[in-house]
Amino acid sequence: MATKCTNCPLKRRDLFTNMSKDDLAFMEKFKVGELVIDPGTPFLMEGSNSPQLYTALHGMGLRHKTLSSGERQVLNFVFPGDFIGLQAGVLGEMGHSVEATTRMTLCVFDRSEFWTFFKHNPERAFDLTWLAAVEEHFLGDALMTVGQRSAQEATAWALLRVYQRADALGLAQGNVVRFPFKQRDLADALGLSLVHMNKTLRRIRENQLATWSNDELKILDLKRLAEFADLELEAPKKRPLF
Amino acid sequence: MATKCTNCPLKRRDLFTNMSKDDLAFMEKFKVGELVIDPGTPFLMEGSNSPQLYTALHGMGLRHKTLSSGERQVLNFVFPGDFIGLQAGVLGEMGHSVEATTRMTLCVFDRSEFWTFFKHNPERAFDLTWLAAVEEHFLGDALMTVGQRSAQEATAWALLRVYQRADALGLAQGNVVRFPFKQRDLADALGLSLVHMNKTLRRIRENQLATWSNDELKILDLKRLAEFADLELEAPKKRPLF
DNA sequence: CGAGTATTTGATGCAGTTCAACGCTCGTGG
DNA sequence: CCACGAGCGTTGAACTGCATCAAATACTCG
Repeated sequence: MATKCTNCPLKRRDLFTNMSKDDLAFMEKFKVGELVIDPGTPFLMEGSNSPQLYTALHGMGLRHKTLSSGERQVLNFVFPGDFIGLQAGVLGEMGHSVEATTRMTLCVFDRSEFWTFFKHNPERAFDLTWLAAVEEHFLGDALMTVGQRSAQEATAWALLRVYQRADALGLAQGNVVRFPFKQRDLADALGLSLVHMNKTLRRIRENQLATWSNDELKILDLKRLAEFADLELEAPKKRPLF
Repeated sequence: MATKCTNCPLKRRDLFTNMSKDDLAFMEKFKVGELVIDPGTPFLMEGSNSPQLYTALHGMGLRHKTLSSGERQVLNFVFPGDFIGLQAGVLGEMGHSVEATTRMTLCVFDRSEFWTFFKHNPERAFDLTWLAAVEEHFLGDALMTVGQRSAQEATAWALLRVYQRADALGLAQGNVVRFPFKQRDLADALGLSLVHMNKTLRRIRENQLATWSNDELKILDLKRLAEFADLELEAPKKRPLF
């Protein structure tokens, strides 16, 4: 049997806002099960109208969309605690695909119950909108990065964001976080060719800013990396969990 | 005195879903006035915590953010009916700035009342989330464009999107729509230099795909333009008005 | 008419792409 | 236990789409 929300492993993470007992009970009714998927498996498809929505409990994944010519754009990386499928829930159609890159376990909700949130639990409805707004905020940043920053700046920005997100989740061990992706994934996220991604990572390594190999990202000089990326270091804000 | 929602000029546009009498009355209490601003005036600033939220009634504008180095990324163009300030309303801080490019009139709401939506009017709360999801969807598209499409494809994509949006609003006169922006604006939206934007527009003109001058965008060959942009032509979906 | 802003065009340079090849690590099967 | 191939990372060389530089031509408005 799936874990109850009361015992949700994410609930203990400092990053997330606390949920009232009532809300927890409410969420439990909403949860229909847990899903474990293997690396490389897509579980939401662009254009699909999925009956299920998810919250990532363990593991990592990525959101992407593909041009008919085959070019892939990675929109974002999926971390534990991320809510997946908002577009399907609200618009009835996903604008991008989502797939697991590590083994993942997902908390599964039923889309048909979506509306009851808004009807019966305004706090939770607000939280959903909050999450949508955060995603919009992030995509704006990403767009600015791909549009205006150089390959090195963009890469520095991306590595830093990854570190910050993982750190906020309590997943960092000192200056090291797990980042189980391929150079191809990051290249597709930043609109760079694989070859140039590789060369850019080398320069960042040579500049003693950060290293990334064997799925491990190590930040060597946070401050210089941040300056370089033109990114301000700020304390992570608490976010609601779904 | 400002127009009542009952007489809102946008309400008559086919694009928007109909609002019940009750909802209209509800919105009227929420509305605190109308604001008319001159071209070139910014009215929401990145990082600010605006006490006001807006819906564009007339005119056009753009959302953008700026790197400390001065590079500007245009995130989106603002059309009549667009809701502006969701991030301020939900997150308490805007992730981008918004400014008028033509004279605009805005319907003004009070942010402090925001929460009452979720509490007392779940339909309207859902609509808000719907809008947030649509924005997320669009930004994903834009990111893919800037990241993966060539300058010509990206430009074709952008011109087509602009035409589609204006057409859906009933603002098109045949194959012509008003598009009161500078080449610099579109360049900053697509991550291109001004010079290259100009040269790209020339090629699109020479290929008899579209022309854009004097704030007027004319689509010459919709089908070929769409193929070229790798964009599917689809009927616009009705959207809620705020 | 003159000053400021926007568009246009040509020339030159470079950041990033594309092509090609090699090495490393692992899992698989003989 | 080794041979083999597939996937990923790495590196060099050649090429090009787009940026940058520079300057001329319209357009707008006091």
